Amino acid sequence: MSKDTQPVPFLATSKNSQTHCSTCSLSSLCLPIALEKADLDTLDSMIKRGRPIQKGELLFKQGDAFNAIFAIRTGAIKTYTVAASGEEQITGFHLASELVGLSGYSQETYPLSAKALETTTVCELPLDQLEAMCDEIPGLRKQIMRNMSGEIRQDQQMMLQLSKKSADERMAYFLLDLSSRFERRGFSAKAFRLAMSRVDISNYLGLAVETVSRILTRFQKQELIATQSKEITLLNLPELNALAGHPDAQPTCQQHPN
Amino acid sequence: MSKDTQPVPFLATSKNSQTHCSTCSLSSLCLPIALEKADLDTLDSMIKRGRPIQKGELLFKQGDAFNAIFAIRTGAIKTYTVAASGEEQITGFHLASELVGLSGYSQETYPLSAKALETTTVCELPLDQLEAMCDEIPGLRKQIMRNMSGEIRQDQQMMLQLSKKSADERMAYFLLDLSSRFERRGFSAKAFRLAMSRVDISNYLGLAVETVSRILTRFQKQELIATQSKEITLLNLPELNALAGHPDAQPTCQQHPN
DNA sequence: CGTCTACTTGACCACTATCAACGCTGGTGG
DNA sequence: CCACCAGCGTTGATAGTGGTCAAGTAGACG
Repeated sequence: MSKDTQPVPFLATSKNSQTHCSTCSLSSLCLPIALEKADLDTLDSMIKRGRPIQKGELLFKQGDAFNAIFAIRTGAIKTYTVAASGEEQITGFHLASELVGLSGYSQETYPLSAKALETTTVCELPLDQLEAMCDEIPGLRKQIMRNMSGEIRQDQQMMLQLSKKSADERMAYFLLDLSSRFERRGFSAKAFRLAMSRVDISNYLGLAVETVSRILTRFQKQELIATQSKEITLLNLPELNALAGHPDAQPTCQQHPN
Repeated sequence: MSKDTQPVPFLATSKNSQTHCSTCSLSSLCLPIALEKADLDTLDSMIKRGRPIQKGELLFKQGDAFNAIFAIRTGAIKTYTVAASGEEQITGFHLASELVGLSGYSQETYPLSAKALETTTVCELPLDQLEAMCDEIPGLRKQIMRNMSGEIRQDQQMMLQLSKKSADERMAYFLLDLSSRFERRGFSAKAFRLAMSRVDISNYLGLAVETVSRILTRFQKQELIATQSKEITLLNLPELNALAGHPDAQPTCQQHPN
């Protein structure tokens, strides 16, 4: 309780010189539109950059008044819905440069909660100011709509995964999805750290924790991956792609020759 | 083949006097915003109302150039994505007054296909004109964004269903979802016709056809529903709600007393 | 050093997919 | 008029994937 209210140093903002959109290395990812310098400054002035959010803290809660969307600067966020029965369903993991909260647009309140998986810094875009700005910058609203429809596409991809794929396929898909997202941000596609717990992964993929654990160990035995707690290395991308059902990536033989 | 190209009478448009937004009984559902009479006329003039789409015909196909969104006037549509592996996943069933094609916004092409489940009439909203009109009518774009974010919410609900619920629960959820949507349109919430086949239902719910069939017959034995091929009647809404995980609707005892 | 949580591993079994056969219905052609 | 067929739906038998339960291990932290 008290640790929520204790003052927190502006860690990221002080260490990080990217406190302006114009200098932010993520700007090409978060809202990749060609903005005039003046527009960029307007956008910039509107953004609230609060203190970092600690692991486990909520960015917003299902039912909260919808009054801002967020762009993640550093860290990672999970979003999840809570059913009437109390079950939680993680609907997505969000990495740096991604927008969170767009689904709030349909109503006055957020239809899901967002929780930090690790210490996270965000750019808060207050809704009223964003609205006003959208009226001035023609491309901006369209860009936001693109983001929304991109999220629809992604969710529908996930529906396919959940309803048609085996546990192995889902796992491979999950790892490769993360991989490509890290790569897009300039990180290694083959080695990264899982910000989320096994429980989170299992929840997201619609599996039991035990199943996730078993699959990861089996993948290791098959030399598809290597893990050391949360650090993960993808050793055999073609095979993983084949598992995930990507026929374009040439699957090597089931038994790779030595 | 040839039946696709043969001339089709303008069935619905000729029989149906609602050829204008201002007289359309669905207008309050499809884009429920307060529009000036003049704006309504502008919107109206932009809409292309083509010939009815026959059962099995495509409204648009995954990969087609994204150049319009559609509002369903009469009939029903299923939308589905095709994975690289060829598997199809039905992502939604769309009834009269609902918008289809919004997920195209994120790119130049539709990320899914839309097929008529029965003879269907639609209002086509060409994208370029819609865009132009959005710049003039402030509320319109917001309304479309609401629709999009509503679809996100819906898809995320579906993710929860697919990953956390048993076959019975999914079935109950599906029936109740349809029920409430019919009710919203002024039809009976208790008796309606399933426009989709059992195969479609099973695909949508991530189940085998046999499972769907078995559950429906069991629901009948339990006197939860009555079916006659595609006609369906919900006999015990409280119990169905309980099954679907709606704790608010009082579940009667598991065995209802005689 | 003890406690807590996260993760792993094993044994068992339930849910639901799969395979197979059959019934029903509507359309087609003899 | 009836035989035939195709598509859709139902029902039964069987088996497999992945969930559940239970116990144990490993890290993190006070």
